[in-house]
Amino acid sequence: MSVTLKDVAKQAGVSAVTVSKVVNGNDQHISQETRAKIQKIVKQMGYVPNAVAKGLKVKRTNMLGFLLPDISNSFFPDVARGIEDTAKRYGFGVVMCNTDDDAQQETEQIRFLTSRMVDGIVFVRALKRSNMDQLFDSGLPVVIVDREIEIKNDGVGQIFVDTRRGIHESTKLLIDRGCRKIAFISANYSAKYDRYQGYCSALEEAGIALDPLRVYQDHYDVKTGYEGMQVILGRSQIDGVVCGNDMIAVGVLNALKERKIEIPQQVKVIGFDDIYLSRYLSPPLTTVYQPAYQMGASAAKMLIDHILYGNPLYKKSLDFELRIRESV
Amino acid sequence: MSVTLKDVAKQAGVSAVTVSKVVNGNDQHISQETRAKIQKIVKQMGYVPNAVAKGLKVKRTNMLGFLLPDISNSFFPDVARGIEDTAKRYGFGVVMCNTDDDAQQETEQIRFLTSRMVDGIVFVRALKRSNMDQLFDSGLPVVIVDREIEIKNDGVGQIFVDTRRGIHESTKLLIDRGCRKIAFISANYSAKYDRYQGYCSALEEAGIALDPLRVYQDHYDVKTGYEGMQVILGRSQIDGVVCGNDMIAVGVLNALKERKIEIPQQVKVIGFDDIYLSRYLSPPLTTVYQPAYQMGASAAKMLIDHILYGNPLYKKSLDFELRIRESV
DNA sequence: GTGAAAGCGCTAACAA
DNA sequence: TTGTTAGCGCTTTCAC
Repeated sequence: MSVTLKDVAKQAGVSAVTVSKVVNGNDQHISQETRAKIQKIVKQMGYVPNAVAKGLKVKRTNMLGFLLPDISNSFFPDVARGIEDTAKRYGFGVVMCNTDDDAQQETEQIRFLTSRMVDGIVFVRALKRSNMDQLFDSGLPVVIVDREIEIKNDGVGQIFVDTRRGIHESTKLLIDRGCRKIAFISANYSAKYDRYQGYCSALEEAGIALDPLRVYQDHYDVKTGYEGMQVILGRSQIDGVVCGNDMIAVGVLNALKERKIEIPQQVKVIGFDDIYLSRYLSPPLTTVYQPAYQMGASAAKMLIDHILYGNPLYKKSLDFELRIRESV
Repeated sequence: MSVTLKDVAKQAGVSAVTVSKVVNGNDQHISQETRAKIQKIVKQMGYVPNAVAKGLKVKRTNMLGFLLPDISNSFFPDVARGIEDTAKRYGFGVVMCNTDDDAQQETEQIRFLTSRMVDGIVFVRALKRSNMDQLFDSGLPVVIVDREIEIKNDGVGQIFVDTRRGIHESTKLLIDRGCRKIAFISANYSAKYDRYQGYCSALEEAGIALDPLRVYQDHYDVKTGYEGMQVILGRSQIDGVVCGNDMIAVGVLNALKERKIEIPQQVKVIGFDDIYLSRYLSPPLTTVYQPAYQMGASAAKMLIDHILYGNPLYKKSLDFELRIRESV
């Protein structure tokens, strides 16, 4: 078994409390002599404080939960790094919980994290509406990332990108480049200010009529892009495609290439996220960058500032950025 | 504050011990009546056992550490999912720790995980040799994944793919397709049975002389592929490229396209890993599939079987698989 | 069948 | 400046 506070105390001929104080830097009232002796013995014995015991005692485990749909979706690993890097700077750890966009798994994972006494949760909600009030009302600090939600409970933080505006911009770019018959392929995720709204508003602004035959919504994956493109090409003419994320754009690119449709000459394509590989596709994908790492980092920072110093949680919008490459 | 065992006990008019027994299913000697009453109250009060307290008491936290270089590297998210899915099936959680291939961070993270009393660690070692004996000798169960290591300590499990043989096969494929001037681009990672060995042995087997001018080793990333290809093209003629992973292959593809070299007509390219996007590159990348998810799942399973039932740790090799697409 | 006692490793509050 | 007491929420042993 590993070395405990008591072991150190005994070895040093002092009480456990004194050792605790020294180890935690509440040194002010400890004699230089005692402190030095304890520090020496701590090092000698290789004492590492037991964070579990400490957590139980002080009711703070220095652990964050990261609740997300699926870490293998290319957007989230960067978010995860943002969270972990920030957390570790404050001595916090991160336990990762995938939900597969499933409400029930979400509930179970929340229960799991609660039983683990995590001090807060960074939360990317599942696509389908789930029972989040249970979480929000529990008093456990939560910061929502990425997928915007309207929340009554304002004891919940939020870090997001204005995707509606982002898609408005991406649609507008296609329009500016001469597209008039613009398709929209995205996930089927209904929120008030969703990507779809941005697409509509940009068309409207340009006086282009919305054609439902050019709209396809399913999931944020390659399959949706590929199949959506097939479907739309089968029933409508197009000269541009606005994609809800880059995975969808990959599917679109492939469907177009399969039909020998030239990009961007015949059809222009724009994605969303700017995942790492987007710049290496052919043609390199024009897209809207979302600061994934930064989102994770900001969320973790907000959460920890709240946990440690009681700073209030808040809502913050991060900037997106048009990344123009050769697909438009 | 949340509901505790005591609260339930008081409400039920029994002792905490009895509640504990019921909650944990050590029911055998509890009357049907008491059991039913307790179960009802548990539900009623929404009691969730405190896993931290339990962990401290029984010295098992039901937590695994996942120590890896960088979750944003496209190979690892799948491994992570494999670990998490398996872990959760056994009621275990996963705390993710990135090391950035840095020995010092590795050491710190191990310390962190130890202080958290994780029951075991799934470990992808840093590229540079680090001080792992500290970890292996600590008695904490460890299963190494992906990057093979020669270990004296045999209290350490290992799940790996025979990358040497994998690269031998991939090199051989190029040879079979008529390549004779084959470049090799990979990370600069020296282990006895490394990818480089596989490249050499395949050449040798075919009676092709090894030309150091066609070898470039740096990192497992796009940049290495891109720059490596430039360098090699600047000093040698080639008709094929064997890549250490798919990220490198992406860089290679781009460097070749930039020079208007046709793939696969003039130069054939083969990758390693089969990351999700490889099939969507142009041309779709031929590569060697590594069962990332399976590796994570097997590692977690081995670890948990060891923790829970004392099953010994072992070494296991998983099969790779040639995935032939259009880049050869 | 059930519960009392003890203690996991730690720290807050208070006492000396 | 240091130590004693008590207890975080739980389970193990053993007595009843």
